[in-house]
Amino acid sequence: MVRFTPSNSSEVTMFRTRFAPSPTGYMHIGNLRTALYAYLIAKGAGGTFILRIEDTDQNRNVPESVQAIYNGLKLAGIEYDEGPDKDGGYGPYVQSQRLPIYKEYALKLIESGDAYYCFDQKEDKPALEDTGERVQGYRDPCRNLSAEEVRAKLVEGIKPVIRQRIPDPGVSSFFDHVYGEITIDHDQLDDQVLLKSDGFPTYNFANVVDDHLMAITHVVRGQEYLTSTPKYNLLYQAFGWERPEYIHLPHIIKEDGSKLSKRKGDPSFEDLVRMGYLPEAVVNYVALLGWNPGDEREFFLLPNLVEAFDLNRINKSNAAFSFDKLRWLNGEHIRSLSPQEFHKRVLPFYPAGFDRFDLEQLSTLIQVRTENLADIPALVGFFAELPSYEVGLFEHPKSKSTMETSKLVLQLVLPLFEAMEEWTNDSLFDCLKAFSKEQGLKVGTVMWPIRTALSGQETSPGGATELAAILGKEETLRRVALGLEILG
RNA sequence: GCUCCUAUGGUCUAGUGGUUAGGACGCGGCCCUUUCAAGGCUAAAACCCGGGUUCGAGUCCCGGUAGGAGCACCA
Repeated sequence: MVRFTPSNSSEVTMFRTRFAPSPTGYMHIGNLRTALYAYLIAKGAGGTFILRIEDTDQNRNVPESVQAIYNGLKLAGIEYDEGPDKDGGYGPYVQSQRLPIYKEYALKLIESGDAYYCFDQKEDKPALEDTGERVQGYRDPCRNLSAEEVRAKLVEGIKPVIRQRIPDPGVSSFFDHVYGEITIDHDQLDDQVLLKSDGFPTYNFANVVDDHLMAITHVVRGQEYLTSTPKYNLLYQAFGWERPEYIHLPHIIKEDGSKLSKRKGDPSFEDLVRMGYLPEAVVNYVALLGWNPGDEREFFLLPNLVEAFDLNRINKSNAAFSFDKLRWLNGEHIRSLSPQEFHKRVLPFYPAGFDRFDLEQLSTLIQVRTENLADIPALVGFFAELPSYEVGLFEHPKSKSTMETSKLVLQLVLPLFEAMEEWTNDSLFDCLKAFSKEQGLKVGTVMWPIRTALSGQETSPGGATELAAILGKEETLRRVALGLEILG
C-alpha cells in the first residue's frame, strides 16, 4: 500500500474532526463507521471530535431524529466534545441555525466574483437526463449577467440562487489520505448552487463554511464526495482559507455487492442491537470493514481502537458486510464479558416466567454458547417446558447409548436421585460418576439418557447434571420418569 | 454518456520486486468432552485478463474487463 506524504500534515498540531449527519431518524451502518473513524482519528491524536447537524434540506428533515443521532452515538460509546448540546465556542452546531452566516459568506463570493446570482427557476433547467445525455460542467446563462441586469432582476423580486463560478478552464488536484492524489478537470465541475432560493445553503456550501469556521482539520466522509471535493477546494481558495486534510472512506456494501439500504430491510445500527448484537461488537466489526491494525488482532473495544487506529491503514475498496463474521465477533464479545456483566445484559432476554430458575447459574451455562442474545429464548425454552420427543433420541452411538442401556440407566438412577439430599451439579456428577463406575458403563452412556430425558432435545446448553441442577429435584424426577414412559 | 475510484480464497484482510502468498469468518475433518458449544489441531479454497519494465511482478507502467461512485435549489 503506497502512501503519499501529505503536504503539511506534520505541522497540524490540534486535530479537530466532525461527524456531520443529516437527521434521518436512525444511524446507518455506513454512518456509524464514518462517525467512528472520525472519532478515532481525533481521539488517537488527542484531538476534538465534533457533532454537527446538517439539516439544510427542509423537505427531508425528520422531527425527533436529532435525538436518534444522540442515541446512536451514545449506544456506540462515541462521545463528542462539541455539539448542539455541548458548546465549544464554535456553535451553533445545527446548520439551520446558521443561515445568516452562510448568507454573509455567499455575498462575499458574489463580491469577489467567485459566485453569481442566478434567476432561473428550478424547472427551467432542461432535463437532459432523460435523453441519456448528462449535463456536466453546467454553466448557467446568468453567469454572464451584467451588474445592471442583476439589479433589475433583483428589483423585480425574483428570488435568486447563488451559484459558484468554476474557473474555466482549469484542473484541480488534491491529496486524499486514502485515495492519494486526485485530479479533476474543471469541465467536470458544475456551477453548483451554493445558496438556495429559500435562503438555505446547500451541503456543498455549508460544509465548507462550517468546516472552516469550526476549524476542522481532518474531513472524514464517504467516498461519494471524492469527485466534488475540488469544488470545495475552489471555495476554500476563493475565501483564502486553508484546506483541511481529506479522508474519504470506501462504502460498506452487501455480500451480493448491492448497497445497504434501509428501504430494502437492511438493519441500522440500532436495529442490529435490537437483533441481539452487542453495540461494542458492532462497533468492533464495523471498524474492521475497511481498516486493519497491521497485525492479526481482531478483537477491539473502543479504547483499544483509539490506540490502534491509523488512518494510513484505511482501505480503498468497498467492503461487504458479513453477518456471519459479525455473529462470530459478537460471540467473542459475549464470551469476554464477566459472568456478572453477561448475566446483567442477558436478563431481559429470558422468556417470561423464568424467575423460578436460578438465572445466574443458567447464565453461566449459556454464556459460552450464545452468539446472539436473541437466540436465548430458543436456547433455554426447554427448561420451562419439556418438548415432546421421539424414543429414538435415546439412541446415541457416540455415547454407546441404546434403548436398552438408556432404559436401564433411567430405571436405576431414579431411586438414586430420589435419595439425594444435596442437589447440586457437583453432587449429582459425583453420584453419577460413581454409578457409572460401579455399573461398568461409560460416563457418556449414563449421562446421555438423563440429558435427553431432561431436555427432550438432541443438544442442550449444559450436560445432564447441569440441567438437573437448574431444573431442581422435583422436575428432574418428573422428567426422568417421563423418559421411562416414553421408553416403554 | 462523461469523469473519478477500486480489483488477493465465498467474505473481511496481510502483503510497498525475490514469501511454501500469512491471518480471520464460514465450510470439512480430528482431538478434548457430561449432549452441544467453547478451546486446540488440521484440510480445501485466492493474486480479474493481456501486454510491457525487470535477472525476477500479487507488488511498478500501459491497455482491457468487471464493480463502485459522482455529474440536483439532496446530503
